[in-house]
Amino acid sequence: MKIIEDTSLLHRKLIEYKFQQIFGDVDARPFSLLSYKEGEIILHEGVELQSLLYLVEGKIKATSSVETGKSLLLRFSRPLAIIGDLELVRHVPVQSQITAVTDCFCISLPFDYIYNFEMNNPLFLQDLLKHLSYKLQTSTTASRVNLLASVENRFASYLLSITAPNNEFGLELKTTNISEIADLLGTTHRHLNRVIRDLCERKIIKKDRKVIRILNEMQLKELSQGIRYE
Amino acid sequence: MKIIEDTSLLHRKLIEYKFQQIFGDVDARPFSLLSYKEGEIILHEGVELQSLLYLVEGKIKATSSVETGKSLLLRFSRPLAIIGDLELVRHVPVQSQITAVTDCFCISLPFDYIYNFEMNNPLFLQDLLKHLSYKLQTSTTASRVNLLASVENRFASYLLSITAPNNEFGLELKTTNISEIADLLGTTHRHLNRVIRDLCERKIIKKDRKVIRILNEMQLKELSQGIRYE
DNA sequence: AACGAAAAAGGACATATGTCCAAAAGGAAG
DNA sequence: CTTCCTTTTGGACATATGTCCTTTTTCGTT
Repeated sequence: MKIIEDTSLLHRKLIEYKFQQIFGDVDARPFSLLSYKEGEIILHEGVELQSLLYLVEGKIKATSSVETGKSLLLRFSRPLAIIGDLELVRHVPVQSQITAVTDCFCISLPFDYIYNFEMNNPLFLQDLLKHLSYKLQTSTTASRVNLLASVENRFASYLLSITAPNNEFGLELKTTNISEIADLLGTTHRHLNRVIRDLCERKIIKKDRKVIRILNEMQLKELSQGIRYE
Repeated sequence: MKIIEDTSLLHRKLIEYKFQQIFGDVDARPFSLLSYKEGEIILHEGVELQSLLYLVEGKIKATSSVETGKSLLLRFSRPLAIIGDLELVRHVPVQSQITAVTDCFCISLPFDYIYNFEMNNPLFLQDLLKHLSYKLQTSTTASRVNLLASVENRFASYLLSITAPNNEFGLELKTTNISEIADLLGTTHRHLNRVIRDLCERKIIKKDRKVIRILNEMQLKELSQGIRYE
């Protein structure tokens, strides 16, 4: 994480996402601009959060881990997303790990400031409500579908969520690590391998070395059954 | 559903749950008191909701159904719970079916009134935030655990959630219908039967006719692995 | 009590997924 | 090029769960 002192960039982002509609005079508020590198962990589970974060550029993923060390994918998010809303309201430690999937910028606003000056601001509270209820809605859908969806279904969704939609070679991604993806999907690397081989045989994806390429996006979408991790 | 004209009961409930702390002069607000019979469906999925409901007595369950007709258990709730918060904020149809598990009383407050007079009331908004974030937190936990928990684990949790904690014969319940429970847990009646037989053989529960009795609550709790549907 | 429909239980087999481990493939260092 | 270590892949088998269908039980009605 790096604190960016570039006031003009901060300003542009505040304007782009219409912060003044919620906060009024944005110059009088203690906003900071933070940058995170691809792959960097933005929030570790269990720590006490001090600031609310607004994702204003890049893509993040939220995961939740279990005792066994496994972690499960909860969702991907893009701007404008709020990180730490639940923690702000419930006064609990960070509930899910947030990782930068691409390089990211976040605007932070200290909890202290919020507790003192924004908890009576209806526009701010309404905005939080919108984001929280959206998360609840998607989480409910995911929860329901996950119980019925196979690893193949979930992997298809994962692929569609993770791949850059603007890739000239067709959709492709560098697999970080099969085991890690398996964990995210709540399965084992052994089984994920089986699924991948099967999808390759069916010409839906192609795998060379560490690169997976999507050959048939149509079929992949069917497999994903409308499950969306974002 | 029956509208209860008993003003004094309504008043007692408003006081018991400290509505005046949020709404000020409760007499000036269009609250109504509604009663639902055990087993009655309080909200059907997909309908447009007109009022926010506060559960002030009884126990409800929230389920979410899929195309196939199956429905999955999301959670049980007791007073003071809010029904319709997500729908109020997101302006969407009812997202999950709400069923009265026991006889229930709800206090209703029309959306129209809320949109006109309460959306700038910070106390009201903060209260909504608390309930929504609580639901999000539990939903996230459930989502995570569900992916890792077996039907046996989930059934154990279900039993603990559904049984009256104050039963002198030890915990017991009349099974409504094995198939229905199976649906709620996202499995088949065939498999649930296997699980039940297995638990009986291990002397953890006992089944006569349509009554399941918990013999070893301790072991059942271990099996439930801290999953809670409430 | 006898009968028949509906609900519940369970047998047989199929599929999805997990566990354990060994073989194969890369890749860094000498 | 060889060696050694790590990562990836996959074989063999076990377990959880699903599907289909038959048998058994329950329960209302005659």
